[in-house]
Amino acid sequence: MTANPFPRRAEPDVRRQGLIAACTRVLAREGAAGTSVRVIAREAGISPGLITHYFAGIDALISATYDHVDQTVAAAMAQAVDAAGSDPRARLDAFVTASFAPPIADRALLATWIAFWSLVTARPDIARQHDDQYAAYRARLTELLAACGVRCDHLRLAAISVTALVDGLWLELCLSPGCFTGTEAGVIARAHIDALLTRRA
Amino acid sequence: MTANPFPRRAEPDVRRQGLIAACTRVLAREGAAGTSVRVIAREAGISPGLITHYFAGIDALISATYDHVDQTVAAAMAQAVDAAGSDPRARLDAFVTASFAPPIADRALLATWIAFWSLVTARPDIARQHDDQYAAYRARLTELLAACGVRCDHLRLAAISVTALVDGLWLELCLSPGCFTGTEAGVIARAHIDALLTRRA
DNA sequence: CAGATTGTTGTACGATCGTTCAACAAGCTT
DNA sequence: AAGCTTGTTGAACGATCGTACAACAATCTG
Repeated sequence: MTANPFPRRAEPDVRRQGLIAACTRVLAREGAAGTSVRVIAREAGISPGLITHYFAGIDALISATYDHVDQTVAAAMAQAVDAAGSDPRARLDAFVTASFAPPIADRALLATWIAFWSLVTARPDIARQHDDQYAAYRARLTELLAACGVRCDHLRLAAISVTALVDGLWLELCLSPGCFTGTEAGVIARAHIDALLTRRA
Repeated sequence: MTANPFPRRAEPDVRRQGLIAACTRVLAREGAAGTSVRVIAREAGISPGLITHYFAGIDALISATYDHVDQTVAAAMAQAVDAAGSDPRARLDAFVTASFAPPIADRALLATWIAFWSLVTARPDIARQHDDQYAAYRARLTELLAACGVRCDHLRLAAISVTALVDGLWLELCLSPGCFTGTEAGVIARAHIDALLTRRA
């Protein structure tokens, strides 16, 4: 009855997703330095050789993991924005507030990001992947800001500004969780947006 | 004439500084992943075994490098602040503006920071070092903000806010230099401080 | 029930990792 | 000048890295 012609031991996509999930867990638990083929394979409950079979190499797996995490984040943000209704300001607030709560504010996510940043310096292709993903992030934020009535000629710097503030807060929140709370981060970000919007009016 | 009783091949402090400088250069050029004992030793023009002689291990060298870079940054910032004169607002502006110009906004610095962040997850002692250095950074910023008249009960969140914004801008400026300029980052940061100060008055 | 096909295993390989240590060399003391 | 102290070397070690590949097992075809 199944349409798949080769449903052997495990569906290829299921394996790939399983490997990505295992890679994410290892990245979170061991950090970028402790993430190796053997550790990931043990975490996924498979043989080390199978990783090379499904991915071109360990770098390709980490790249795919980054891509998957990025998509997960984007989806969670989009859902938070949609759940906020139709009021532009409420949607913008939901976007930044979601950044400081699970599953976004999470050490596992930070570990994945750091593992990637550490590759940006040496590998141009990964630098490009970072540029693309960040541009997409800013584009989504730009839409939300435009809907709130930010003037066109202020839009670019406004998006850069909010992105930087949210990122800085998110980074510190993950690195030093005891310093301030996610709620306080939300208060700071919304106050910054208040100032942005009133300056325009 | 020299007071040092054992000025053999090279002064111990000179060697240590040389190793730290070599480690900084390798970190910037190769990234955290490509930084090894042998590469650092070749960069410093010495034998691999000497590193273990001067530092407890490669981790201790990286830790010392982080510490040195942090002190260099703090010194550069302090100099920029002092050069701004005695006006509190001018001193605060100088602090944030210096963050987006050489030698602060530099890929080498970013690589060092990332190398350290990647160790925070797995090693509690390095997590503590990060917490301490960030607390010191916020303390210096808190002083500057207090001198500008920020109310006591707003001081903590104000410092966290400015720190996060400056860090976020600095991070993106180093990771994707083509996205916006250091001058634009300065404009954004000073506008944010404007909003902070006028809200208080 | 063969035979073909393919997911999966586990070992083996070469490279590189951080660290150790016996031997050497350079400077100080006597 | 001889002897001692100590910075420095470079080879060697065991561990671990990413990858390749022959053998095995499980499924599908006919």
